[in-house]
Amino acid sequence: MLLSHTCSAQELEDALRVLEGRWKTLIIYHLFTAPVLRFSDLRRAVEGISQKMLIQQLRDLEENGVISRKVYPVVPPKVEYGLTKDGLALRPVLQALQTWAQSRSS
Amino acid sequence: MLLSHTCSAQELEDALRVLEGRWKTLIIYHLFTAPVLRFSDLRRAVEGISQKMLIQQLRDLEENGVISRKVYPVVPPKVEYGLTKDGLALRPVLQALQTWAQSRSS
DNA sequence: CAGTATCCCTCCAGATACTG
DNA sequence: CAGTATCTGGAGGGATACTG
Repeated sequence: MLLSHTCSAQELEDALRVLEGRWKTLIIYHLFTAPVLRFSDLRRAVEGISQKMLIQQLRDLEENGVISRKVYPVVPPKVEYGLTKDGLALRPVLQALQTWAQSRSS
Repeated sequence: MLLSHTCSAQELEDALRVLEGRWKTLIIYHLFTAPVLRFSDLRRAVEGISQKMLIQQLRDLEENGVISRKVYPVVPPKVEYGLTKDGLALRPVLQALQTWAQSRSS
């Protein structure tokens, strides 16, 4: 028994669904390196993502309580995205992934 | 700066690609709870996966050096899957995910 | 038991154009 | 700037049948 079974496969599956897809974890990563990013900032940061995919993934993450969206009623429009408390709690996951990524690229 | 930048987004992206999809992380999870599993064991463990998807994901993971495949030349056939050293190195990732999954389900 | 081989189809990613 | 709307091809993935 290498992992505790206090967490069921079902719980893990639910958590994985929140992060599923090619983009979500990368978006979260960039929100860790800079705590607040505007839509256009994210487009530049997440290389290769289309406008449509970005807004779609952002909406998903927001719905799942991982990121927050703050709209400033100004012209031109200004919207800032940041991590929620739940999103910030993902830091150990991202750090573990980084460590793994480095260990296998060497 | 909340995460170290010794790891580029590119490295992270490569690592994420290895784990991408609905099934791979779950397969790895089950190989952590039981260090060695046969094909039919995995089919039972990973609920809802089809034979085709299972073999496809297993091949992907094997190609990326995360799992190993051992064939016993017996009748009926016997094939065992397990984690490689690289796969075992994913334990902190899985553990962090578990912790997160539990914290948000509560 | 542990796969292959097909057929089929949905749905999502990507490109493009447009808007408040 | 921060989106929405629409079209499209192709991958993802299910069902079924077959095999060493």
